[in-house]
Amino acid sequence: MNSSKILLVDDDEDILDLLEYNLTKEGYIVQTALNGKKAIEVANEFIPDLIILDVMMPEMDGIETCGEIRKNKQLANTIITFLTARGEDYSQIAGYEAGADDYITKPIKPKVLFSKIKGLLRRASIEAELIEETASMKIDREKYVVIQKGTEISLPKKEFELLALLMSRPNNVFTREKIFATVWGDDIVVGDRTIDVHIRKLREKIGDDYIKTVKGVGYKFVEVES
Amino acid sequence: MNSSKILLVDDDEDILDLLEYNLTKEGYIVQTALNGKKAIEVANEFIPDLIILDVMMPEMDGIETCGEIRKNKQLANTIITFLTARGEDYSQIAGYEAGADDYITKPIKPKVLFSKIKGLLRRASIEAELIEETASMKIDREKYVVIQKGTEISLPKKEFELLALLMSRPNNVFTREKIFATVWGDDIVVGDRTIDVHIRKLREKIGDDYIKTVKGVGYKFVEVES
DNA sequence: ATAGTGAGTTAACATTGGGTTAATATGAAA
DNA sequence: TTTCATATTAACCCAATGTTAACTCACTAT
Repeated sequence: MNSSKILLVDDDEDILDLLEYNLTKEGYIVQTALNGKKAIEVANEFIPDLIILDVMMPEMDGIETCGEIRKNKQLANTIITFLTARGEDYSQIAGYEAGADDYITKPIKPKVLFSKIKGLLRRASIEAELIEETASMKIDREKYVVIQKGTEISLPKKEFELLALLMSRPNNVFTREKIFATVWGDDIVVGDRTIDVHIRKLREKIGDDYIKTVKGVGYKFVEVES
Repeated sequence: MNSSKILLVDDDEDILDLLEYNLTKEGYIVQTALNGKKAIEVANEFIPDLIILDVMMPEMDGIETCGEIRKNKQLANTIITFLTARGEDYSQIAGYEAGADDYITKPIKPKVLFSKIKGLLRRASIEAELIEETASMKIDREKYVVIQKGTEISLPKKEFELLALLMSRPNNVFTREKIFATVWGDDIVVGDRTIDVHIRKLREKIGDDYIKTVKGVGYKFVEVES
């Protein structure tokens, strides 16, 4: 049952129809939007797994739309790919910056598109895999301890969850918002410094080098070699 | 060698392929089935240690299939876990009733799946022979006493069961929910402090050091050395 | 029956340490 | 420099847990 949800965004209705028809036939749940504004609305409601976004659109272009979409936390795991005319290579750079995962060049060859979509969706589900073990550190949920180079370190709940989150994707930066959302929960509100203090305590216990601050963005876990 | 046998059942061939590939790579012996009927046939022949069963399938759904499978005595020790789309929470209840041991939500995160599988299989083999003895403590179900460094300590039922549970997996944290569920039973409801009081009495009798509290999480049994 | 006994539970209050905040320092970027 | 984000420290708060004693209930001995 591969009922992944796909949102198509393009100002050319013919292309929308063509793609919608073919993708629906393939078993996907498809919604469409004719412009960036509409796309954002639909995306927030539909929560698609994949968004195919034309770069060249009047009013709000794909890049900008992409940026807007990325602001919605619910869409954090959504894959965004750009549709771009062959040759417009600049879009790659700008697109990746805006948070795109891939791009597809026009003219569209359905076969290529389908395999690309399939690949993207699969990769997404694999990439979502949680890592709870790196070379020198391992988290053990059953025992509720962290094992660092053989020695067990027991951590209080929040510190434990925080470390687990950061470790889940080494080298990935987690924004403060993301951290709050997963460790504390979307609803409850705590001061801004709270997170720093927990980072502090963690660093105290596991060593400063493991958690790196990315100013203005967030924190990341890095494997320290030695 | 962890050559446990796993049967995968899902009507989506892509998922089957993905999982089969990965699980085989992990060293498991894998068989697959595309529908419930086929699953039952294969299960009776293959006698897997673990069956992963999609809830949503045409014709015979996962719940029904599970029920059928449970009828085969040879498969009494087989663990069955359901695959369910996130949000279909009802499946938990219905699933457990049908004899499922666990459930996994889609989208599937391979790492999570693997650790879950590992955990389930290990637990299954552990549960077959529960640890009821550590270096300095041994529980004797016949006499209903605990022998601590040679001296017998007799405990009332609840305290005994509580200690037995904690000892069954030294260093493992047991949540209050888990403790209630196994020592008291899922249905009956008792106040929150009850458990503390029993812990207290236990500590009084066997010494404070054996039971450690992990605030916000639960309790664990630790072997004290000296 | 009556009283005694002990397990299990609850109620009331005490304590603790995890979590938070406030206040201040530091340091990087503009 | 000035500014803004993060670091650091210590003090504070409170929910989770600890503790004690009383209460209920089943069972037993008198």
